[in-house]
Amino acid sequence: MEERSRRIVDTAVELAEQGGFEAVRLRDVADQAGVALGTLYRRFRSKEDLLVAALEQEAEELERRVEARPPRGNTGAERVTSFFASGTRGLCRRPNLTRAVLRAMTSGDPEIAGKVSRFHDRMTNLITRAIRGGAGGGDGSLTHPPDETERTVALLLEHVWFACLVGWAGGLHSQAGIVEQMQDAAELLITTDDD
Amino acid sequence: MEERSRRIVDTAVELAEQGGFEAVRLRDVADQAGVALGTLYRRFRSKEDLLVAALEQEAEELERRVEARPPRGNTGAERVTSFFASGTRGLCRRPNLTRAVLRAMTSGDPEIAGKVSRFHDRMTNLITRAIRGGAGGGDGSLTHPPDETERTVALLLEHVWFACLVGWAGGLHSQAGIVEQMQDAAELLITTDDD
DNA sequence: CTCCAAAGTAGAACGTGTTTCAATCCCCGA
DNA sequence: TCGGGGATTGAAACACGTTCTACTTTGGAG
Repeated sequence: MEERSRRIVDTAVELAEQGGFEAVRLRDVADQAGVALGTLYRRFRSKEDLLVAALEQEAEELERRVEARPPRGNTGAERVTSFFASGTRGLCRRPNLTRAVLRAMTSGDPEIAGKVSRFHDRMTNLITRAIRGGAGGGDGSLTHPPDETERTVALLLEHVWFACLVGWAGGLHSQAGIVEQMQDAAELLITTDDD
Repeated sequence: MEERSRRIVDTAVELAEQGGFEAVRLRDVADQAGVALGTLYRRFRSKEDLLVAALEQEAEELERRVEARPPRGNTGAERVTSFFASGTRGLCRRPNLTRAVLRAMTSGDPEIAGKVSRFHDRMTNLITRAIRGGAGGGDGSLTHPPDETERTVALLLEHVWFACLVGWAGGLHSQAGIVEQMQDAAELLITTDDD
């Protein structure tokens, strides 16, 4: 990403960390990033678009972390649980930012959804790797593409995680609650390979 | 709900059906409902609050439908799949309304989330009834409260459904895609009772 | 019936996302 | 070096959610 765009996104992240979605006032973002409002709009179609760009940065960060310390555990379910636990921990560390990004993700705009979809693909890969237990490529790629069942399970886990996070964003449950639910889901969805 | 409030909600639903979230302009809602803007705001805290009130109406409708024609099938998984299939069909019949309500549900406002939470409880009951296969009370109540496992499974199914719907709202997948994913989830999560 | 508090009304006002526009700047090819 | 075209800027304008205000209506207690 170009220098100017990055500065804009970074500023947005900073403001979102402090006060969530509403605190990201685009006039302020532009000011603090040292650009005109029009420039911001030349590079990002909307507030949601801007925050989804932040999501992309976060995804890269998550991939790096997973790469550095792959989830541990003796079974697929254990590794997946561990993966979601650390992912959840990462998100809950900056609750306002996470809430802001979640809200942007759920705007329902197809333009946005397309970018969210690419995020989902990355997550699917990470989850699949956690289930398999291998290392995979540094960019989140897999040694071989997921088969039908793997895709299904990974997608379901992702969905559960997403829904949990949305509930958490509204104050419906705690970080620990999310982790528990992901553990339940992992245990129910991932059959240790002996059938 | 009082007559005036109902008229406001009905107007909002009408506008949402036509043009989704953005088409629900509160000035228009007030006009078409024949009340002043201030009155609308006396009864609903925000646009999201108004749309969540619509959600409540929809939930009641869904409960009535389920009561009239309980989901059929020989196993819990089949009945749950059928339940979600008809629920999904109902929602996809008015895509703009559904999108609008989904967006309201994901606003992240705790005030809103509380009301959404009550919706979730109702859904959990309906799902549990579908798994069990019995009739239950006409109001969606159960003959006996769900045990731990039932709650977990119902919650997970709900989460998957919700996430699917959000994806659908953004154009990421089709109605059929949702139904398939719910079937996958049901088959993986609900063990026919022989363990 | 009278009176009052609560509810309703019309309309202005404010904040913020988004668009538009004229003027200016900057870089790159000729 | 010069010229041109796209990017940037600053500022205004617009739309819509939300709030506020001053005034009117209404319905029930005394």
